[in-house]
Amino acid sequence: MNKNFYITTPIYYPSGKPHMGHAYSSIVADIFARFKRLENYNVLFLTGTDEHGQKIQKEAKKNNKDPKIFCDELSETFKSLTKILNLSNNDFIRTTEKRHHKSVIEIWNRLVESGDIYLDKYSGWYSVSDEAFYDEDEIENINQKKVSKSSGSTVEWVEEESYFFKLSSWSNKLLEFYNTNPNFILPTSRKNEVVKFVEKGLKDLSISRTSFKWGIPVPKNEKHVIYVWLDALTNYISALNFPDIKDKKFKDFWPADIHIIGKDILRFHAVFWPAFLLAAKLPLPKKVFGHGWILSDDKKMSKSLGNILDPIEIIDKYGVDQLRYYLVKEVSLGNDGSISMENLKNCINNDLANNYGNLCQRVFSFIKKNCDNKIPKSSTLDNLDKKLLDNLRNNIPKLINLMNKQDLNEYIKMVVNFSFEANKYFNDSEPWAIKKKKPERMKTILHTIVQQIKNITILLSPIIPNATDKVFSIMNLSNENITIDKINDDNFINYEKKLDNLEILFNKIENDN
RNA sequence: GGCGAGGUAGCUCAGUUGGUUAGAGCACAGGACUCAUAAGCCUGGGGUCGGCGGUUCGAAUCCGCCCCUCGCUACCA
Repeated sequence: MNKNFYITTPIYYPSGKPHMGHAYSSIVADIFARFKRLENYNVLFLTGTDEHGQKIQKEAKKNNKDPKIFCDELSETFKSLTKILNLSNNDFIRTTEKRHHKSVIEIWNRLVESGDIYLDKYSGWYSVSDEAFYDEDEIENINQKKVSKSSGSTVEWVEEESYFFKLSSWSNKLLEFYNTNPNFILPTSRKNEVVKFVEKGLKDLSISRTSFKWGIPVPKNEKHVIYVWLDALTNYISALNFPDIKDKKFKDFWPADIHIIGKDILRFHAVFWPAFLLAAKLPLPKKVFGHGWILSDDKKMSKSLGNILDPIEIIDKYGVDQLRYYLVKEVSLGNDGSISMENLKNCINNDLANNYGNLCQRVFSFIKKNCDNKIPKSSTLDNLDKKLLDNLRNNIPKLINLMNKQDLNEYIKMVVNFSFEANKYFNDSEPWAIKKKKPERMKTILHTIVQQIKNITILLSPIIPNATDKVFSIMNLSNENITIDKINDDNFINYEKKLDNLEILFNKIENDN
């Protein structure tokens, strides 16, 4: 059985500062990556930045900087985001790196060789101010001038020499692939959109530009640079040392198990990318998951609405686990989801502080006061105890399955429910009432609840790694050894050493801000 | 316009092939307890399941029409 797992985020275009959408893609991917590690997989988790293009070139010029140096700075802010979000990525790729350059050139050459690239003219109505091309039906005549219907800016007819990729010839192959790989595009609703789009027939794709220089030059025709998608998407194999397909990395990790992306770039990943790969005679990734957008109070975040929620500000104020947990608990993966400070506060207080955090607190402090601060070992579990533990253990296959089909919300729901159950168990068992009369029973209860805390903590570790690391460390467990298997292992607990100092895991958010 | 998804408690949503008094979390109200971050536990109120009509012994669930919301409809990423 193949125990390698390759997961990616999009590479981010660093023309602006990181926003909630970047954070969300990255957090989701990180959770799946961490869960796969719990399952003992050898995981490669890649993220990075997409640094070429006209926008960057212009910005660099405006700032009077060499584009590469300019990109070094921009990329750094995204690299620092991986730390801020506590991502477990093992690589960070930049499209301005040599390894990527090599890889893109090889892809280009392969497409030339297969006859999928030809030179022609790209023409259309172009608006300089919008930096966009418009279709005939998107423009209108006003005062004998052609203007864009949407922006009102004037457009002019431009023709530019460009290389094209014969995307049109791959429609059937793509449809066949979608058909034989029904889980390639998820969620299914998005798959239907893509299939309908491809069924309408595909146009060839312009894959080079002569209007700017900041990019990878086309081999043997350096007037052109290779344009965005062919450049950007290739990052996923550049990081595996493509074109060296005999390299261990490439052999171990290609095809990718899953590309996590936002719905706005689904087409590029579900249509262009597989077409490029088919033409280049490379295997296609196994899955592309297009998640929804994060809305703020039901609206798209925008400067003019003044409703931007900045991930870094939220993390500074409330903490990274808090943001991670909230995003994946409240937003249904695959659908757009609305977030608000009010809900964030409720979510942190209820689930993290009162439920899981306080569960750890009440149990560990009870042990400190009544058991010389050592976790009691007991083998005389009664039915109530076994029921608590078994309910979680029996659900492990289901939980694994949920994660493997990216049903993150259902997974969290189940895990939180275990935490509810554990609180109820502790309440109902009332160890404080029997500590004098039945000390053995009290020990059994504590033994049981600590097992359960350990198990819940393992399951939560992909989502809130900072907090769960603290819990493991209070229990004198090294978080490097944590795997799903340990859920079934009572002896994984350290019964000898005294519990380390416990601290509040999640502070409650007060109303007054 | 075309194709697609959806309208279920104040909010976010679950509701399997139609079957008894429609569920969960949050929010709200009351109760007993005290190990704990005034946390946890128990109980409760609240819904004409978008509207109208039909099929059926029986429909949130199937069919028809209507109203509303949202997504996709290619080269900024």
